[in-house]
Amino acid sequence: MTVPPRLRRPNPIADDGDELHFCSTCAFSSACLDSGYDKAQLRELHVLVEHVGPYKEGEHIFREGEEFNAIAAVRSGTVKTYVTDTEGREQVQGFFLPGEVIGLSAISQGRYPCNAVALDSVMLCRFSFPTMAALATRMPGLQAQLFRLLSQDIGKAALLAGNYSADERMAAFLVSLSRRYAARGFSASRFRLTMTRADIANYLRLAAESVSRVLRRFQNDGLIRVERRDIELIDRERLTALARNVLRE
Amino acid sequence: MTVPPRLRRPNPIADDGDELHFCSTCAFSSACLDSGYDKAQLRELHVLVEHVGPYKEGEHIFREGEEFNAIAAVRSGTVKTYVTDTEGREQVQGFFLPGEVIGLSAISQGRYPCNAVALDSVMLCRFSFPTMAALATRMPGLQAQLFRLLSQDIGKAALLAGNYSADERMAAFLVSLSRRYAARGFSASRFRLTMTRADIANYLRLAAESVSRVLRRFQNDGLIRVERRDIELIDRERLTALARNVLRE
DNA sequence: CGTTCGTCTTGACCCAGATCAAGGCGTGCC
DNA sequence: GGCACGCCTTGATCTGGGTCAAGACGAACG
Repeated sequence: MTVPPRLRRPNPIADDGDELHFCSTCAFSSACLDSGYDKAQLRELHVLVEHVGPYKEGEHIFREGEEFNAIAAVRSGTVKTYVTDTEGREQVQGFFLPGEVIGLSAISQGRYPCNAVALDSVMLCRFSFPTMAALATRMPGLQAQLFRLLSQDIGKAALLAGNYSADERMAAFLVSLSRRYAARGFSASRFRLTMTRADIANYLRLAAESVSRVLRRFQNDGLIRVERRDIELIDRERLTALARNVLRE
Repeated sequence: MTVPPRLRRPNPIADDGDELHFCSTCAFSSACLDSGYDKAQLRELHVLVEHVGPYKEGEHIFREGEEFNAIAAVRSGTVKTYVTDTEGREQVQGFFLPGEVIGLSAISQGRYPCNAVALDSVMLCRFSFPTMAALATRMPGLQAQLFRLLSQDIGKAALLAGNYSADERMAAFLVSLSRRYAARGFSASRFRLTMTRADIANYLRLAAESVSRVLRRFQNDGLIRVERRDIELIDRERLTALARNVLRE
């Protein structure tokens, strides 16, 4: 994992005698706070976190084949992961929003199996994985959380694998973004698409032109309002209905 | 996880004074043996394994929504996992051969997120997950192996998600089966397709007719020889070349 | 302020693979 | 044996979304 030299600092601990605080992203993604650790343990947990960034648009966080040393939670911004095939064509694997964790698929190989790039200005909470695994042997709550995170991603990866129409994929994509933003306290109905149409298309296994056409049609049908990268979900009801097969509900 | 009452027994321990043995499937999938445990630890590891089966063709091992209690390694036979959408259409998620582990995606939810059914006569090594997680806190090697297994599956799930042609998908499917059989000591070039054409098609997001046609064409081109469910890979070279984008190599 | 470049849209056409239809072929059961 | 039912194959046709081509629109920059 590449770290911009301009900002690399340990997670600042607010140690005011009685309490230690994690930033909300660390807390959210590692769920450390839920498990009732004592102060010594909290201090240990703190040292494995490092706040890094900002990565600016287009800057890589890690590249395929690099040695795996850390997973990271997104604090702000959007990260795209992708691979390139033998003909140099890009395949987008996922978009990671604030609170979401990148790098998990690297554990099994010891190397990152894909590239991760910032789509806008990105701040990360970086967790040294060897340290984390070592701590996990003494903190069952942390181990359980790691198992959960890993297992979750297996399920997520299976979603877009299905045999769905362009409309279903697009609806699922929008509903998913909406929910994920909402989970972190952002608006569920208005947000910015931080990725290009080409990225969306590639992720959904469509052509960029199809993305454009589907969005246009969704707007004509009163499902959404879209202007360049700003989008508003108007009829969440019907969008969710369209997405239900993809999202499995 | 449903266990056929006719056969449910603890992993028989060959405790001949000095050594404990795992069945090769347990050893292979849990990698317990690699980690230099002492005898007391090995005994603990043994009790979390249970050999169950046979499940006969069509019999379910677990169903979507059931409470998660165990992961399992396939000892013999083939397991298919699938989900059903709102219109009752099946979506095949994967096929699991001897040595492979089912149930990992259930960890995050505490419930199985899909159905698992035996495609032929299936024997399993069943690992109680709560017990395993508890042991893992004391056995770093076991924890690491669990992390590896989980992380591996994230990568696997991403494979068939890509934007590939029917030929590429089919070639990748055959090469993947071949390698997975070879890894467990079976022939890499001749094996039996234990699933129907419809299952293969569904898994590869094709129509059954397309599977039939592609296999036929592969045979005419001298890549394979296929007769009903028996298949022989003739030109592994060219098949692998066809599959290289899907398999990422 | 105009130029440029990347991004996005829109239309026309095309094709891989789906769907529909019609058997063939093994296997198990009466 | 012969009947029936899955499973598989093969051919004919159709279509969702890809591809190609041609701009439109904005943001960044001189």
